[in-house]
Amino acid sequence: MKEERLIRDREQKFKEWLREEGNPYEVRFVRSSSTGKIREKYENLSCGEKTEVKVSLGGRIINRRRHGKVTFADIKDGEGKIQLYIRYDTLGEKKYTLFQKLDLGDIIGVEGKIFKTATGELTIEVFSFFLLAKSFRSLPEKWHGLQNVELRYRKRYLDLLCNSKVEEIFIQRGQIIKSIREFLDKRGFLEVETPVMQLLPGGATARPFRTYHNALEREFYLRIAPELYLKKLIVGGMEKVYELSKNFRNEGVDRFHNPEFTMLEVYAAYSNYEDMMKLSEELVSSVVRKIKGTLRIHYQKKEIDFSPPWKRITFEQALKKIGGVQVDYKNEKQLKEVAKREGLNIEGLSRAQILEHLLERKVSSYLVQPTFVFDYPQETSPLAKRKKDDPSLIERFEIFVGGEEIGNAYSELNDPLEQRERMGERKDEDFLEALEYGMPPTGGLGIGIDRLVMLLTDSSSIREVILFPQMRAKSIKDEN
RNA sequence: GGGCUGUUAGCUCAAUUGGCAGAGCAACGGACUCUUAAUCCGUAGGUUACAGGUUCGAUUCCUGUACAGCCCA
Repeated sequence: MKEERLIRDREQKFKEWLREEGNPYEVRFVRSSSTGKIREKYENLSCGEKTEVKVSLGGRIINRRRHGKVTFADIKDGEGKIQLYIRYDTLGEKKYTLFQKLDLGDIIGVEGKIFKTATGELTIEVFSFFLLAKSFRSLPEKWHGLQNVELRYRKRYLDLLCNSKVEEIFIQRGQIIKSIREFLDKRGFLEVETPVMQLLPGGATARPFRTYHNALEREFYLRIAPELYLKKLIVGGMEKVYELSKNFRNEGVDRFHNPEFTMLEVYAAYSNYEDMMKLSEELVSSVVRKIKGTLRIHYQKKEIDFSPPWKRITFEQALKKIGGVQVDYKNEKQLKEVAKREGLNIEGLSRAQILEHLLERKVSSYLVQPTFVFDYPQETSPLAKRKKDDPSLIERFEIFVGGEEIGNAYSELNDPLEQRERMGERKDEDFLEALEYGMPPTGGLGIGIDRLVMLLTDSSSIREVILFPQMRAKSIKDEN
């Protein structure tokens, strides 16, 4: 049936309801219970057992079975669903007929007595009910639900209503973030908030989003990372800080990338990247244990064991032993030849970018178990401290799990002179000035929260773990 | 950015080789006082994503566009 007609039918019913029962949106309805509480307390009634316990609860009608002068309906609230039993005998003709005018999807409040049917279903025998919100559109099909992936993302509320696994993912996401905070708070880290709107986008290499501040009459960037601000806090004497928030990168969208994504960054003064490895192991394994109850999980049919200590391998060894790439990466000419041979499009890429591409392409998919790849070539980050015994390398590591990178860390470069030089054209004077006041040796760590949630919820796409993933706008014509 | 696949009723899906576009759920009307994917009888609902092309005839073949999914870069 034409959608407009379905809506018009319901609008018609709503008008009748207004006339007979008044405006549902003005009804104040107080719940005395919920489906979860009722189940918890009364699930073990025996079949056919009736109680005199009166409850009021609210929910959305999701299913209905009409049998002439008796109707069963299921309502769903935030905790689950429960069956309603509506009798002509109990309600009388007027109210019983009124109940029949309700539609699937309507949100109602009911009052009734708890009992268990002969077939063993915990049920509320309704003696009064109120419409609280009309549903003018019909819900997706009750059995198959909403399958269309595009619609699931665009109309996540429908996805949540019909696909129970979806809510589970976001419950877990919330728990993961909460347990990260608990872990860091317990260790004396302070959660802080730094600017999302920045004059210079720093702390990573990525194209930023631009925006404009009218009163200040100037352009700003949405941050690609909070790093430089957090290090200013270290300069200011806040020795252990973290920020858990959105970053924005104006780049491609795929299974692992959403333009806005959630990142954890942690900084600890008087520590270095080895301390950060230990912290990463402890943080992630503690979160995994808390959420999954075990350190061995399954991700995309692979078993992953988060038990520390995790594997460690240098960048060079990883390329050589795992990726089978024999290259002296200080030799740019040779590097480019190898990269081309491996089928990489290296046009316009710096040596550092080629190296990182090689790692991603040839190595990462083999790193299923949690692994630290460490001691990166110096060019791969201007913000990391050089290794004392080999200045061509930096004290940096990345964390790989399930074949994907989920974290990045280093000993922060705190020599302002070297930092000025290494930043090159992308100098941030404000940040350099801060460093010039002196920053203690510091370890910094970033963990991609969305990727971590993917691992722990066995999701193959980042869009499954972001409530409203970014989608291309549909054309105006289609909207109407 | 490239390749492949998809888009049919509000939702979930069909449609031999190019030959009248169909079902289930939801909706509407009717029967039914312990059902639970209720059942039974009946009714209505379509610009087959959009724009072109080939053809007597296109959901089907071709081209382009939009959106999506997967793979690659």
